[in-house]
Amino acid sequence: MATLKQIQYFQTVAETQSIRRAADRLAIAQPTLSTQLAALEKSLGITLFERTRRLTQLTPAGRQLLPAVKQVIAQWHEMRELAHTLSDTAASTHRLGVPPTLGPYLLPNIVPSIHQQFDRLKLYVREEPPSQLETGVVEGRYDLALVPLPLRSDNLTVDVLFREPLMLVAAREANLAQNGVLREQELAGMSILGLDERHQLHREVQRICERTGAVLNRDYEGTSLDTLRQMVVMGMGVAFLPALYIRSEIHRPEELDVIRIEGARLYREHALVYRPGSPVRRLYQDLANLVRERMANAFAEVVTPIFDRGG
Amino acid sequence: MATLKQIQYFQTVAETQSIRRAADRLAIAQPTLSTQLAALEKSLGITLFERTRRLTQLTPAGRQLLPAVKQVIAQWHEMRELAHTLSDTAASTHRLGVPPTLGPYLLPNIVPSIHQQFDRLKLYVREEPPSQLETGVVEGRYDLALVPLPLRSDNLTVDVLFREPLMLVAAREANLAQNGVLREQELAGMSILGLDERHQLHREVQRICERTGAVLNRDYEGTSLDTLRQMVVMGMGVAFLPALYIRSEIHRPEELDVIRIEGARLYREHALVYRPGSPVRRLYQDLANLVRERMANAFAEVVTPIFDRGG
DNA sequence: TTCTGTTATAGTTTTTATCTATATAGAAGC
DNA sequence: GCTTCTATATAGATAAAAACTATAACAGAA
Repeated sequence: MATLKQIQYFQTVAETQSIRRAADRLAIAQPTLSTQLAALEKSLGITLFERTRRLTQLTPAGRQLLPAVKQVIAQWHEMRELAHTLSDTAASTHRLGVPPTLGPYLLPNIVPSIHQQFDRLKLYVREEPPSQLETGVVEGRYDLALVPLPLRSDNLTVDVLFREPLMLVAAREANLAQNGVLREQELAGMSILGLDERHQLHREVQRICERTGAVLNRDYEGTSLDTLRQMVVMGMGVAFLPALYIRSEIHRPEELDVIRIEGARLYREHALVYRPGSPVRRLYQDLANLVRERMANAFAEVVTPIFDRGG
Repeated sequence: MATLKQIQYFQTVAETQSIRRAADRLAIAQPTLSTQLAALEKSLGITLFERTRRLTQLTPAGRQLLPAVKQVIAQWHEMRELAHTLSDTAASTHRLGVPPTLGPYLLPNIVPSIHQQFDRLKLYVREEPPSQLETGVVEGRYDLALVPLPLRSDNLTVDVLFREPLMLVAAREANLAQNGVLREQELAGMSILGLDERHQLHREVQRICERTGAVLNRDYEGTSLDTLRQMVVMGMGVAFLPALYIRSEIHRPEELDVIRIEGARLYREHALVYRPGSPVRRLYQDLANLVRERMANAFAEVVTPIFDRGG
């Protein structure tokens, strides 16, 4: 079938102009080389060499085939070199899925740390709703994903990363809380703005409302955290916004009050998920730890890293 | 060592996303494929696939290696295609050496016929003095050559092609011969212009002079047939020129007389030579026959093809 | 649980690549 | 003209590896 070995033999004989010397250079016996050359010639249907006593040189056809043979060998070497580079598992490009309500506000803070620790690792990042991220990982469209808990599927490895508080945000003029704190009971009856129902955050806020007696206003729903913030600024109501979003995007405190709700378990939890069978799960565990540490070091007052519950 | 087979297996598994289906498509047993994949992964130092019960899909590293693997296979197919084309021996480029006193005047007449009969054969033509052509063929710089007889080396196959008369050429004013014919005896004492001694024709003319009593003028020697002709036109003397040159280059009969010498064996013989071990010697014999036939058909009045004495 | 489908492992057979020894045949030297 | 040297080819044996069959292991679905 014309093997790689055979065409390497071909090249060496062409270079040395001698089966004897080529066999020496290849560290094989001369009859082996003769046999393999004959086999190659037969499988290609070409006489490649003109064998004389003094030397063995290319026929016209062999001479013209040589460049193509060199190409094959060159490509093969290139492939092996690439394989060598990739043999460091952290040297590949991994497809990471992130939800739109987290990715833009988290990744800028952690990607530099990742590149610092894994300098040859590359991330291919895409945003999608969490439910699609989950199926995306299961089906192999992603290698790993950041998703909010709880998960729907149970066949993914889950590395819980951190807990992110949801803060109540109100227009400054509403003057809801003097010291930036409200008690849970004071939420009852309050009209809350939320995202549209395709976002996971919609359901999280819905649950909070049910528990606290607040009313989720479904007349106007935001399509992104930014529009939701604008709605609050314009005095259309109050809203729950994730702490990382607030830290990242709310720079003018004169516009908005950020209020902590006392006593209420108002937060969402994020995890890194991947297929349990992934051969590089160790790398993903390392990445999860890196994120937790980064959160502990630089965002302790914003989020709570969770080191205990590994998936 | 990572064989071609293995990387083909790799590609097929990547495409089918299943070892089972890939084995079917490759018409091999599934365990064979599993084993070969494992061997490839080991030799590359990479885990290429993530095996789950439902499917077998690429790891990030495997995904990035795939294009390089496809390149290798593509190059290999290209090589095999080229080999298939070249398996017709007449589809290669053959290096043909010709002497400067024959090539330019013979080749334009025969190359079209060659391409007509062997439509995929290509010739790479170079001009050199006959002695260098001979060693060039022996040493493999040429595949075949046109050379004048006799040969120096005795380890080449010689296909004699044709006999080419040498004609005496004189300025019209010299008025040497009324009817274009002279007898051999009339050459005695005549001063003959020749080429410089690096040309084979120099020695041929020298021998003729010795036999006929003519005198080879060594004060002025031409460096090519064209300069020799010019010297004759300018009245510097007479010269022997090959019949094919005359037919090809002498268009103005008012300038020069072309004179046949009666009774003298004034000719040179040309042969096609190649190494006896050449695997395509049959093709070269066919080429020799083609030249003889072409000479017989279209140049019978100029040269005499020689069919009998094959090398 | 049981069944089904997929991959991995074990053991065997077949194939093929390689080796050693020797034949063959030009080229060089006596 | 014979011998010697050197290069390649052939024969036969051995070792390596690629293939097969049978079966185990294991997850997901029924």
